[in-house]
Amino acid sequence: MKSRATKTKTAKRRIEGPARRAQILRVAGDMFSKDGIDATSMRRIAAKAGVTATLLYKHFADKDALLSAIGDAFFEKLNADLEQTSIKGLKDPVARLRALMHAYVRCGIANPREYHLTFMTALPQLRRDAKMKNFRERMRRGEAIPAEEITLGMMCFARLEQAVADVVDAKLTRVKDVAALAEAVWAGGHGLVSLIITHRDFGFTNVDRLIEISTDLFLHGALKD
Amino acid sequence: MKSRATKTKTAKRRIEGPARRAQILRVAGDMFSKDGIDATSMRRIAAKAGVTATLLYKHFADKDALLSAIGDAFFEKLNADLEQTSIKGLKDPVARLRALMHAYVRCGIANPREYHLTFMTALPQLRRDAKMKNFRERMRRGEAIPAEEITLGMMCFARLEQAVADVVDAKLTRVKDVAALAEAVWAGGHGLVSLIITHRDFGFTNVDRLIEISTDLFLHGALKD
DNA sequence: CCATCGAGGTGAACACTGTCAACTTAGTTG
DNA sequence: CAACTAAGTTGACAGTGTTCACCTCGATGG
Repeated sequence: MKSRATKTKTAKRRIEGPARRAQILRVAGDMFSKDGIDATSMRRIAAKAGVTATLLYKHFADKDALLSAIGDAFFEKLNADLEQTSIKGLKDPVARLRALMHAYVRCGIANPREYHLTFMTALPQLRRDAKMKNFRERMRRGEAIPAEEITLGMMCFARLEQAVADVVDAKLTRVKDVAALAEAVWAGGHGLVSLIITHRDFGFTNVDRLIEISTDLFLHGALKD
Repeated sequence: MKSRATKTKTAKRRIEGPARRAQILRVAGDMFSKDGIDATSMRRIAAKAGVTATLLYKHFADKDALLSAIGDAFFEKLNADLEQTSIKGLKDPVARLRALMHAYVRCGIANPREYHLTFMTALPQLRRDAKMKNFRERMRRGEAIPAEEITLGMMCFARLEQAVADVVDAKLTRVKDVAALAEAVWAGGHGLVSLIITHRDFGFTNVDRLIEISTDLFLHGALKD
C-alpha cells in the first residue's frame, strides 16, 4: 500500500515529469518543423512551453538530445508506415519490396524536417549508426538480440532487409548479397527523398513520376532478365 | 597610360581586394572542412586570416554568402572531374554514363563537407535551384542561353543529361524521358554519396562494392532486356 | 508534527555567436 | 594640397547554448 500511495500521490505534483517532457517535445517538434532547426532556440521553445530555458536542461542533456528525441518520434512514424505495408499482405515479394520503398519515400517527403534531422544530419554522440553496425554484425552471426536493445531504426532497416531477402530467396535477383542489396535499395530511396526535400525549387519534371521511374529502375535493375 | 598606372599602383595597397577575398576563402574553406560548418565562426575565420571579423562583411554579405562561395569552388572541382571523364572519350554511351556516375560519387565522397554544403543544405536565398529550373525550362524550349548566365551547376547537370541522352538516342533504354531519367540517375548517385558521408559508422558491408552494385542496378534497370 | 529530501522550477550570469554603424588609416588622383 | 575611396578597426547590440546557485513545495521518514 505504501508504494502505491507514493506513486499516486507523487502524480499530483504540479506537472509530472513525463508530461512536461512530452509537452516540451510537442512544442519543440512543432516549432522545429515550422521554423527549422537553427531558428528555433532553446529559449523560444521554453517560452512557448510557458517555462524557463533552464528547465529544458533538466529533461534533455542539450539541444542535440532534444532534437534527437524528436528524431525518435519520426522513427516511430516511419516504422509504423513500413509496418502498414507489411500488413497489407502482398504475396509477390517484388510488389512487397516496391510497396516498402514507396512507403519510405512518401514518409520522408511528408516529414521533410524530421527526415533531414534523422537521416541527413550527423549526430555522432548519439551513436545511432554505431549501434546499427553492432546490431547488423550480431544479426549476421545469428546472435539473438535482447528486445530492449532493438531500436526503431533497427526495426525499420530489418523490415527492408527482410523484404529484400524474400526477393532474393525467391531466386528472382541477379545479385544475391542481401545486405549489400538492402543498402543499395536504401540508398536509392534515400537519394529520392533527400533530393526532393532539399531541392524543392529545382523543378523536377514530375515528382510522382520520378519516384515511379526511380523505384522501377531499381527493381528492374535488381531482377533477372 | 593613366588607367594602366592606376591599376599597377592600386596593386601596391596593403593587400588588394581580390587577394584578400581569395585568402579568406582559402582559410574559411580549410577551417570549415576540418571543423565543420557550425564550429567555424566568422570571428575565428577572421582571426586565422589575421584580420577583424568585420572585414569579412566587406567581402561577403553574410556567413551564408561566404559558405556559398566555398560551395562554388566545389562545383568547380566537380565540373572538372566530370569533364575529365568526358575527355576519356569512351565510345559506348553506357560506359560513359557509368563513368560519369562514378566520377560524381567519388568526388562527393572525397569532399564530404563541401558536398553536404552544396547538395544537402538548403540555402534558398542563393536561388541556385530556381535558376536551375529556369535554365532547364529554357533548354527544353530550345532557347539559346547566354554564356554568362550558365553556372557550373548547370554545366554539371547538362553533362549528366547529355550522357543520358546519348544512351536514350542509342535506343538502349526502356524509359525515353531524358529529363526524368537524368533526375533519377542523379537521385541514385546522390543517395549513395549522402548516405555514405553522413552515416560513416553505419557499417556498410563494403563501400566500393556498394557503389558498384548500386550503379549497376541503376544502369541495368534503365536498359532494355 | 517536524525536519529533511528531492523534483520542479527560476534568475542571473558566462562565453560565445552573426552582424552593423561609426570610425580611422593609407594610398590615389584631380 | 584637398578630396576621395578602398581597406581595415572599435565597440556595440541582440541573441545563442549552457550552467550554477538558488528557491519552492509536496511527500516522506522519524
